[in-house]
Amino acid sequence: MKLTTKTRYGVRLLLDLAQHQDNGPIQMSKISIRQNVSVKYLEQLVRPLKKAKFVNSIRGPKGGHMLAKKPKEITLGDITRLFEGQTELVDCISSPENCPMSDDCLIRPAWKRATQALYKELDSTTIADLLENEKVEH
Amino acid sequence: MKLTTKTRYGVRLLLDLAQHQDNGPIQMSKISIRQNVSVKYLEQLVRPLKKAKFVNSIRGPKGGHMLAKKPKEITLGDITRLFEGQTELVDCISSPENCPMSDDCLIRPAWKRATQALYKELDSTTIADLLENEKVEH
DNA sequence: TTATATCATACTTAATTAATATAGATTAAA
DNA sequence: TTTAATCTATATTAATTAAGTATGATATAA
Repeated sequence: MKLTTKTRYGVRLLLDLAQHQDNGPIQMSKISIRQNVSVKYLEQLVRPLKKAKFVNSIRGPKGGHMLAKKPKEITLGDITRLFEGQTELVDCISSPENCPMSDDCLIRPAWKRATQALYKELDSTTIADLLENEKVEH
Repeated sequence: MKLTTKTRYGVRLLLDLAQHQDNGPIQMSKISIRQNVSVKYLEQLVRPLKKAKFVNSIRGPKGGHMLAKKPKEITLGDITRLFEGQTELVDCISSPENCPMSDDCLIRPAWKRATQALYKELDSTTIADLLENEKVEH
């Protein structure tokens, strides 16, 4: 019942890019220091983010990463679905064939409603929403 | 992001007891067959359920288990909190000291709201609600 | 051409989960 | 008194997943 670090760090990565989006391409080494996550692990996270078109990258010296979408167009639901292997609370919601009882299971619909309640909240929160609470520094 | 089998089977166990509560004490062996879970595993589950006063047991021959509360007084939230080690989506909600950044973390409040949305739904669903959709048999 | 940075797999380690096994002690109906 | 059943507690195993590391290839600005 807890999120993987991939999801948590993935959000941090995108939020970091959003916070520095006016500074040109952001290097992994910078994000690594600010977010306290190894460059190698960040590289693993950015790949799916690129594939899903949340991030663009530029190679070579002075290269780095940038948001490919506006912060308000990226939700926590998007990121969670991208990184969590199974997004439902129980397997039988998306794969009823895995449970012989699922057809007349009295519990399954309840787990489904709970999953939906969770994602309704996650889908309604964007990176832009998170940024709004940022303290203005210096 | 998925529930442990303990939570899932724990709900099944309670639901089974609710379905057969007019038949006197229910033996683990019966539940084991109906729910397709080993007796030994059910024994592991019933211990915390007894401790939390959801279940009463009677020893000896013709002994077994019964609900200690009414089905409408047991929620999925109760059972989930009992069996899931960590009930929050991220550790830092209940243990902010585990993350040096939690004080001014922009993301933490969002994970907290999502967790609350999930449990609001789980807390509003009782064993009695699940029973309502039961098909009348024979 | 050199240094910087991303890109792509593979591998390793650690932790957790799920379940079974073991070895009894206790209780109470028949 | 026998037997059915729960109760207690720990240990073990097997499988899976999560988390992170390692290695090296590729691209490009200077």
